[in-house]
Order: sequence, then C-alpha cells, then structure tokens
Amino acid sequence: MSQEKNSIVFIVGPTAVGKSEVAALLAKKINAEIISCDSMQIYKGMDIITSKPSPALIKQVPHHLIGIVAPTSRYDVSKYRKDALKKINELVKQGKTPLFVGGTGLYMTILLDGIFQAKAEDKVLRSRLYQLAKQRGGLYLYKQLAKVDPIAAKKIHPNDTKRIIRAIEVYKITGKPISQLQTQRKGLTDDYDIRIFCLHMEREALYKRIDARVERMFKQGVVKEASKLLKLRLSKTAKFAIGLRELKGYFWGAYDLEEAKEMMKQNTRQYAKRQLTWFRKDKRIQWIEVRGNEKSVTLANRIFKLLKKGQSPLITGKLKTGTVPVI
RNA sequence: GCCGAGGUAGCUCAGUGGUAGAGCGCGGCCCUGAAAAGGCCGGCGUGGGAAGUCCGAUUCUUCUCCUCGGCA
Repeated sequence: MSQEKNSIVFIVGPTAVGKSEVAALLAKKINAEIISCDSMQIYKGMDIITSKPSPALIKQVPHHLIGIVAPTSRYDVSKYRKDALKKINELVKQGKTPLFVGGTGLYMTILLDGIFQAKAEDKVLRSRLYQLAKQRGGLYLYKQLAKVDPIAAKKIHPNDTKRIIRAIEVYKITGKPISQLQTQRKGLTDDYDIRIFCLHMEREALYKRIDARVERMFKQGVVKEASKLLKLRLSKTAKFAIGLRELKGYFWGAYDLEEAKEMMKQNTRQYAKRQLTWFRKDKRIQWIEVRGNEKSVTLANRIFKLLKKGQSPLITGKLKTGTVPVI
C-alpha cells in the first residue's frame, strides 16, 4: 500500500535552454505555481541581466522567490532552502503543486538531499583564514585541515582555498568535522513524490541561444541596469551575476562595449557547461531532449504526459544510480 | 616592383637538427551557507607548399605562395 504523497516537480537545465516558458505552460496544466531555483533571479533590480521570466509569463502563473532580496544583501543556499521549504508548505496547503524551475544545481540538490546544520559563516574567522592563506600559502591551511578533518581534506583539492576555509571554519565553530556533519541531512525525497526534468539540446544550438539572449539583453538595456546596480554596494553574492563584472570593465574603460558583450557570451557558455556537468551527475533526473526548434507547448505536453504516466525512474528515498534515461 | 618582418593548436604566440609547447578558447570533471562562485584534468597539430643538404628537418638552403610594415 502506497500512501499518497504530494508531488513536487523540477524543471532544470542550462541557462537559455527555455525553461521558463515550458514551466509556465506546464504549471497551468498541473495546477502548479512556480518556485524559482535560481541563485541570481532572487535579487531585486537584476531583471534583464538575469533574464527573469517576462511580466507576461508571471501574469499567467504565480512565480515565487524571484526578485525578493535586495542586491545589497547576501543570500545563500541555506536561506534559499528555508524560503523554498516555506513556499512548498504554503502551496501544498492550497492544494497546488510546487514546480521548481531554474538552473542552480546546488539549490536543487540541497532541497532534494538536505543541508547539514551549522551556523552561517563567521566573517571575522573567515577573513582571518583568508589572510593566513595569503601569508603562508594555500597549502598551509590545507595541512591544517588535514589534521582536524582528514576525510574532508581528501575530498578537497589543495588549491580549492574556498572549500578548505569553509571546512576549517565549520570545524572551529562547531568542533566537529564538516565531513561528519555533511552526513547528517534530510531532504525532500522521503516526504514527497519528486520528479525532475532537465531540458537539454545540442551544444551548438544552446550556444546560439545564449548568444542571442545576450544580444537581447543589450537591446533591453542591460547596460543601464548594470550601471544602476554597480552604483550600489552589491553584496558579495549578488555581485557575481554574469554581466556585472564584464560591464564594470567597460565602464572603467578597460575595453569597449562589444568586447564586454563577447565576454558575457563566453562566460555564459562556460557557465552552461558547468551546469550540465552538475545535472548529468544526478541520476534522478529525466532528460528531455529538445529537438530542433521544438515549441515550448510541445515540450510542456511531453513533460505532462510523462508525469501522468508516472514512469519516473525515481525517486523516493536514497540516491539511485544508473543510466540516464534519454527521452 | 623593391626592401624588411613573418607564416607552428580554434586565437595570440614560444621553441628545437631527433615529428613541438604556453596562455586563452574548447572538451571533461569536482562541488552542501559566495554556487551565474570556486577548484581539477585533457593538446584537440599534414609546423603555408615544393625541392635540396643530412642517418634524420618544424628547425639549415633554394624556389614558390600568402600576410603585414616601409619605399616606390
């Protein structure tokens, strides 16, 4: 006997693959509301530069966790998780299906698999550690970590200073090795019926879409938006949106606008590649190959049918490994 | 037309008489409080073409084609 679980659907995929439209169309079919799974669309005022869903789309289906944080504020995975869980509860109570849409793989994973309990960063400690890394070299910290948490050290590359520092920080704050804490997590997969779809297309086609999107951003006025944003004291999380650094260089006169644009295209392409690596690794995902110039409606229909069939390889309980079903 | 410089990886370029590297790009991967971030791995090549010298040429010589700069 299977107890009825509420379902949660994810539509993920690399940037510019066309998630937003498909999701909105699907949402209408399955009585869902959309919860963004995007680390940058969360910020206010970063509309063009993060290619938020159009107002027209948002009018059709309620969207959550978009534009709710000031770009001067920090935001991170743990806050996201809290916000997202809250939204899930709200929607489920209303009898709606939460439909997560976005490309931030870590955010997805943390919802699915949980996060370990620890305090957020300790700014003072962290800056001290960074200073140490600078003075004594990265290897020094790495050796420190190896002493207190050999398991984590084994997993982290000696050059990956950021992770080394976080691991040491966690150890200093909690007195426990991060490698141990990381095993203590609880995700959504026990309590919900979860389905994940990843939109996917040929690399060349995707890169063309990325280039086109960047061009569109310029027509829509990213330059103006970025110049406004760059006048603020952007948080260290928000300031890393692709486009900001590139346009900053232009404003400083390091290169011309055309060059900034090309840099944005290239950095976005590389980002998309990393996203795909992340999603490829997760064997719970059902891949939706976008054929040629397939329309969003068609794609939404395909996903809808798959949902009805319930032929998911997934996805309650533990990670399942296996081959990636390509549909 | 003459003089000079140069043609080596997708791009910019290094180097060597024993079949070649570097940065970027590109590809693959890792990832749990910065994640659109951060890190790791991989050379992906008819060395412009032809001939000659040599055991052996990408490297030396000659011819040829092309590009760039200067002079006409």
